[in-house]
Amino acid sequence: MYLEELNEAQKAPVLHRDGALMVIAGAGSGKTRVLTYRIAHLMQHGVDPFNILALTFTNKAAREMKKRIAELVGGDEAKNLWMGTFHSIFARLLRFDGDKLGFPSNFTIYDTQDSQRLIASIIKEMGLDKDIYKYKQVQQRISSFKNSLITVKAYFQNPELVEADAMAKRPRMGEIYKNYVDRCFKAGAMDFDDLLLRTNELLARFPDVLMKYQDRFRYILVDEYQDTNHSQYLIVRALADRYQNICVVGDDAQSIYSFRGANISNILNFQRDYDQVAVYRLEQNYRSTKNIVNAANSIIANNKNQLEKVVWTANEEGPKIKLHRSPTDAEEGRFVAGSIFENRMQKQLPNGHFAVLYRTNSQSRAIEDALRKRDIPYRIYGGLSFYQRKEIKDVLAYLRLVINPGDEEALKRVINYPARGIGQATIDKLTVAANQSGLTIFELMENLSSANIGIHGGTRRRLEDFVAMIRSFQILNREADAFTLAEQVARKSGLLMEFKKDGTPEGIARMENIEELLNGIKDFVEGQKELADARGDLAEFLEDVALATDLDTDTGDDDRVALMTIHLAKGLEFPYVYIVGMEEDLFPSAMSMNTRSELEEERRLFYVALTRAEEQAYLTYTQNRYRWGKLIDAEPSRFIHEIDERFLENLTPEDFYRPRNLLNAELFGEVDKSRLRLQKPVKGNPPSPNQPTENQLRRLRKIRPQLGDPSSDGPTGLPDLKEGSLVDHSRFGKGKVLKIEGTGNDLKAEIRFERGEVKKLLLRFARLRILEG
DNA sequence: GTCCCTGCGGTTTTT
DNA sequence: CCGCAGGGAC
Repeated sequence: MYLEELNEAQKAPVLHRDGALMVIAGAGSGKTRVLTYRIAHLMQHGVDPFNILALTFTNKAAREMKKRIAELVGGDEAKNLWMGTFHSIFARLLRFDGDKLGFPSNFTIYDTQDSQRLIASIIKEMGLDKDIYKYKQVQQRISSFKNSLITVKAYFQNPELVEADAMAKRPRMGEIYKNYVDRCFKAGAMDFDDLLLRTNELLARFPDVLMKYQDRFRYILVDEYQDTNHSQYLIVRALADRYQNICVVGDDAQSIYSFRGANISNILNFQRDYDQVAVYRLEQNYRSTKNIVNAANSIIANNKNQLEKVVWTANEEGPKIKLHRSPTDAEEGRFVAGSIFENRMQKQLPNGHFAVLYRTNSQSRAIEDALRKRDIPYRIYGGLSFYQRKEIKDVLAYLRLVINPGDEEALKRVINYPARGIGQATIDKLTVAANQSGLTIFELMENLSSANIGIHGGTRRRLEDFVAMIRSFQILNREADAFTLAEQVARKSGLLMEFKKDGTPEGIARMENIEELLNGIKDFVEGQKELADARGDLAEFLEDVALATDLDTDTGDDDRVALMTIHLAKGLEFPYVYIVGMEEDLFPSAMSMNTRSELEEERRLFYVALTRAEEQAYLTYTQNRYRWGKLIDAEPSRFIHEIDERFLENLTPEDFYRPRNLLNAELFGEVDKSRLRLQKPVKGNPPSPNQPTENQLRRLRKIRPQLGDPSSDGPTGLPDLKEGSLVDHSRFGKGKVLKIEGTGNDLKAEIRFERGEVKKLLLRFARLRILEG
């Protein structure tokens, strides 16, 4: 019986059947277990899975929970559960009922970049000063409006908001907002925030729709409730209003998403929102050692604003948290890599037991370099994910256009890429005409002869060709599966050719990425055949992609060290955790030290980071760090001092003197000299005309990495390679030279890289470093 | 219309 | 340090 796998505290919320309940779950206290068992329990006691809605924070969490439930109650039953992220569940709902709001069922989901490009375009069209109306800031502001459910109408009715923008010298913010919303609507597109905002609108305006979903979702469960924003909060309230069978699980100490509108008061006020709320506390931590749990408690005690709870553990004491200081970030990377290497050897652990966590994505570089040098396999999560790469977004834009030709951002992205003679002037003409006529750009292009907007001759023909190409894809989409279509798109659009013809390793890499995407689509198509509720078409693939996170694509079948931001690590656990960059201005971030609440959120973030560790946590910081290509001084983070010393062990002896300034650091060999040569000239001392500017130098280095690089070999500018040499390539890693051929600029090397692939590289382009030979 | 150069901004975190 | 938008030259 599965109830036996729960402790008393966990059992209570699982057995509590109807009504509102809140579970305050400390880190590592088994809240996922409570959620899954509660759902399983409901199903075993007669609740139809069709009537259960479970909202999770990531798709991965949903998938894993579903799998676990399937093991408990059987796969056929579990299949009918509504389980997923807010965004994916309500996107699905809007595909059904969004037509009532005037959206097509095949609406596009704009990602942040699409939104920003559209806003930039609107600002330009309105003739506004782009230095005052910065498109990113405007986008963020609009996003925060939407998260607070402030519609365009509500904005204009709120004198405070209008006033605030006028004061900030941006009196036309409201107009931009309105234009943005109109343009999205016309394009049949919703941004991330719309998926929630429009759901609210739908439920508010159409009582019959609300009733339908209230009746369907009789039992609602929300994970990570502390990270819901106002918009999400209202959806949950509306849906739960009828049956009030709502269970929220969360931990106020782990609220780390206020920057995207998460409102910690949602969980703090839950008891006021529903009648007779039962509150359960899970305080026993099963994940971490005493040292880690106690250290984490000593940190979070510095926060004033929190729900009362005491996290404790019966686990063993464990080793102390180790603290290490390095002269520079490169050195920090070396320490982490070396430490992982040693721990792995001594204790015979797999790579997957280690994680390196950082505050900002940019910190991954130094860690990566060090791990690569030690031959430690790793995987980076987040950052520039696969689906955000330019070439991938290009292919996807064509596919989006096939599904929804109104998708303006997709159209603008690819109408002249690869170049086909359609320039900015033409696109501007089309945009203006589209704004005036109420037609989409694509519709206009379909009727160019009657449109009379001053596009003639060759340009008109090229536009017509483009329309014809998209149409041919649409026809293909009706007959063939998503993979066949995508393959045709990659070929016939000329994208594959575009990358093939440049022949540089970068171009080759892009081609390979497109191939990888095609493989992904193939997998998707195959996989769809097994799933009951799947539509299995291209539109669904695009939706998955739009809402996928990097974490979701992790198959977890290869054994690698995990590198990710702390935000991304929430909900995960690892035996060994390295928290790097424990420095003032970095963690806590310089942007978050203005108010107490911001600082408290940083502190919660640190709490999250530390509580990911099961057995051993390391904290590292540096004395100097490269930021924007410049070496800057760093101070240890205040958070280090907030940990009770009893739980800390300093690995950097006090008398272990390391020079703080650059000159000494250089003497000690801590600094990569090639970086020094490219230091930006001091202000007021511009480079003389004969000297290349830094920018020019950079470009030269791109083509000929040897230039200005003291480690390069000889005046020929080409590395002195022999057959059998061991080399390190910036992208492909280590490899062995099999063959050298050609002369001069055509000098090529055939290299077998570690991963087994053999590549022929033009030495003129290849960024190679000779390791041996 | 295309190509190439320059200057600027970004590094807080994400669906 | 990097990528990208915008401007100037052809």
